[in-house]
Amino acid sequence: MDNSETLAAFSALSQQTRLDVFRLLVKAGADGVLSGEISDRLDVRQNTMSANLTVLLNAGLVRNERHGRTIRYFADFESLRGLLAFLMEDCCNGNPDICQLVIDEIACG
Amino acid sequence: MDNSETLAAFSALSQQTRLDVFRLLVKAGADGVLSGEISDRLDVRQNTMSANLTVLLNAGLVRNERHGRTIRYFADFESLRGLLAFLMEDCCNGNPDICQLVIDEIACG
DNA sequence: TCCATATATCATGAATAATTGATATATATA
DNA sequence: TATATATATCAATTATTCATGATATATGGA
Repeated sequence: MDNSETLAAFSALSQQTRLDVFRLLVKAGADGVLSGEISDRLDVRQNTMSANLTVLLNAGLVRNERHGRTIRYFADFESLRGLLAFLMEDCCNGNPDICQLVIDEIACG
Repeated sequence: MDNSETLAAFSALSQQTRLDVFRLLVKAGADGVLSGEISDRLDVRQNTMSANLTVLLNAGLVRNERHGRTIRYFADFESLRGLLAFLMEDCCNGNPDICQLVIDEIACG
């Protein structure tokens, strides 16, 4: 994850619909969610959602798979961890404890 | 960290200068960096930097302390971990392993 | 009080992004 | 091949964001 990818990722997540989509896909995990179902669940028009999904794709935050006429979207966790690593780079200089607090917060359950 | 705070945070980080500032402050940790030094090190004009620092402050990503005529800025790690927690909410449904990979990446050293 | 330094605010023009209606493309089925 | 469904693209309008010059505020020192 380099600088411009990071900017694209944060820019993608700085809009309500796209943040909602990404969080939905994070929750869905490996199951992913069909494009149409994303539009329906978030109550966003088809073409608006399509444009927003493209932004998330270009930012590398999600990927998709076509199955016949439908397209299933997934959060890209690999990209997400690259993003967080870039943001937290060298965060431990002089004080590892601070960094650890951030890590603890996102630990599962 | 709620929805609108999260949007404000990602929006703040989606601009080059502000991303640079935040990463600089993450590296600086508890020492923080003086406002003027931030402008100098990133080669950004004073009023532009002031506006960008205000955006980061409003997003809750940084805090500051005035010492005489100078103002020292710090990354707000508490806010950062709230942001990540919001983004990763329920990420473990059905597959804790995926979440763990993300956590491992940002572990110190 | 007067001046210098450090930082913030304001107004504006330029660039970017968001939503929408209309339309196009891709796939499945009859 | 004709039709329906699922999704993407295009063009245009509106809205948002950015950097800047000018100016204001806050603090310290003479």
